[in-house]
This record gives sequence, C-alpha cells and structure tokens, in this order.
Amino acid sequence: MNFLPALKELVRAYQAFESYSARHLRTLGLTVTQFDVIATLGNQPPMTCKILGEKTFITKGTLTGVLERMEGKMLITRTANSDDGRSQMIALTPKGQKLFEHVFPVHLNHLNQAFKKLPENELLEAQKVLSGFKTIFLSTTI
Amino acid sequence: MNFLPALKELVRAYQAFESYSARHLRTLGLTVTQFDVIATLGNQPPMTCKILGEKTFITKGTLTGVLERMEGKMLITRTANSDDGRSQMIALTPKGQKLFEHVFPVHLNHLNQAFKKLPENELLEAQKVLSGFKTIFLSTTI
DNA sequence: TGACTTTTGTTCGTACTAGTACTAAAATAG
DNA sequence: CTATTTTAGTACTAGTACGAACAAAAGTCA
Repeated sequence: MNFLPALKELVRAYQAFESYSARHLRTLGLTVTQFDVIATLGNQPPMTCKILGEKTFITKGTLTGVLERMEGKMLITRTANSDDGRSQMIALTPKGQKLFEHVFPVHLNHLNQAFKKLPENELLEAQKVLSGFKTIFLSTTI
Repeated sequence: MNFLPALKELVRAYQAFESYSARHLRTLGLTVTQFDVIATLGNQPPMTCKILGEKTFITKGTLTGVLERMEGKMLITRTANSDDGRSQMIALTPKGQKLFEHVFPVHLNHLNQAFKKLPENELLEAQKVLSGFKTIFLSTTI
C-alpha cells in the first residue's frame, strides 16, 4: 500500500498550521516556541526545565537558549531549586503572566477561526487517525 | 467544540514522524531537508531554485544555504540558465545521483516498516482528514 | 563512607527556518 | 525604446533544533 500521499498530507497539514499560527504569534511579538513555553507556565506553579521540556517537547539544549531569550525579555525567571542543586524553577514574571493572559485567548480565538470551518465529526476522526500515526512511529525502533 | 486535542495530535504525529525519519537519514549522512532535495531532483531534468523550492516547500532564503552545503559535498551542481540570466539550473552530480539511487529505496523501506502496522483503511482516512486540516489553515486569511 | 552511576542543565557545533533587504536580470508599460 | 515593475536568487538576522560532550549534584550500593 502506498503511504506517501498520506505522509505528504501530514507534512503539508503541519506546515500549514505552523505557518498560520506563527504568522499570528509574530504580530504579538512571540515565536511559536515562546508561546508554547508561556502557555505551559501560565496558571501553573513554577517547574523545572526538565518538566517544562517534557510538556512542550522542546529538547533541553534548545530550551536553554529559549529561556535565556525569554529571561532577557523579562518574561520568566529562573531561581535555584532548594530541593535539588542541579535544577532551577522556571516561572512567569508578572509581565509574563500579563502577556499570557492577553495572548493565550487571542491566539486560541485565531486558531478557532480556522477550526470552525471543519465539520465537527472530522475533529474526532482526525484525533484518532493522528494518534495512530504517532504510535506507529514511536513503536517502530529498528 | 474543543479543537486542542486534535491539534496536539497533529503536532505530536508530525514530530514523531520527523524524529523517526531524521534519525534514519542521519545514519545515511543526510538531513531531512537534504533528502527532500535529492528525492526531488532524482530522475528529473535539472530545475531552477524556484521550482525546487515549490516542490519541496523550502523558502528561497533557506534553499540558498541548503544548496550551498550540498554543493560543498559535491551532490549537486548549479549552472547558469541560458534561457534566463536571473536563474540557475540545479542538478544532481553523478555522486548525487548514485546517492539518490541508494538512499531513496532504503529510506522508503524504513518508512514502510512503520506504515505496515497501520490498517489500510486508515491511510485513506488520514489523507482525507489531513487534507481538510491543511485547507482550513490555507483558506483562513484574517 | 566512598567509588560508581544517573540525572539536570549548559555549552558547543552544525544545520534549518522565516523574513527582510538587496542586486541584477527580465518583463512590461507607455 | 526608455522607465517602471516584477522576478530569481543572495546576504543577513534572529530564533529554533538536535546531538554530543561536559560539570555539578544526586542517588546507589557495597
């Protein structure tokens, strides 16, 4: 069975989403990665880099640089973790929290503009099918 | 209707594919982008950067650097286009062609190892659903 | 306790990515 | 046939992205 057409659609669908989302976030002064971090930290207690990386699927090497730039923009703070000398607790600053409260609903609404065009039953179907895709790649080791 | 779960699955499915594919290509000495270029040029007449970019969905600014590195590896050549002084014709070198002939079937087989686990009817379903996703993002301008 | 292993996060090297500004050539308008 | 506009590709910037090598802290177990 030829899987290439479906695979190409996966890549195109992701690229289309990424582009749509990134274009909007740029007008808000954020990259997609920075938005992911803010959305993950928002309304949550401080967390370590490790947890943040697991939630956002950003690898630790990348995360260091991302957090550095966000610290420079005064959006997050890194404070020593008294429980573990190796790690730090990452948290939103008041400025970061304010940005979260503004940007999160605005961006979700922007995404909803696209999704409201999709028949409702396709959402569940997509979720199922995509979960299947994910699984075959994660479970195939070779 | 809450679209976030489906959206997350799209991102996770793409990331899982990307990681699975990239890991294998790295063992062959290629990045995903370089493989895309080789797969697009293989068994085709030379083409301009513009066409190559359209087929691979790589923007022109990115393509310049990718082709530069591939030229350095002696995988492609860039020759002046006699029909249009602005553009060049990109083609595989014999070394690039040989690499294409080896790598293309090997990598497709690697991908097939994953896809053969997927029920056949899900492939068509996925293609349809993903095409829908792509469309809503491309058609929503705001 | 003290050697060994694992874990957390940083640093570094290479590569990709989009976007903007720029150059030169080509196409088009008047 | 010149003036303007469009197009193809490059230069540059800022920001990912990943893996490997590393240091420091934490955990393990003899």
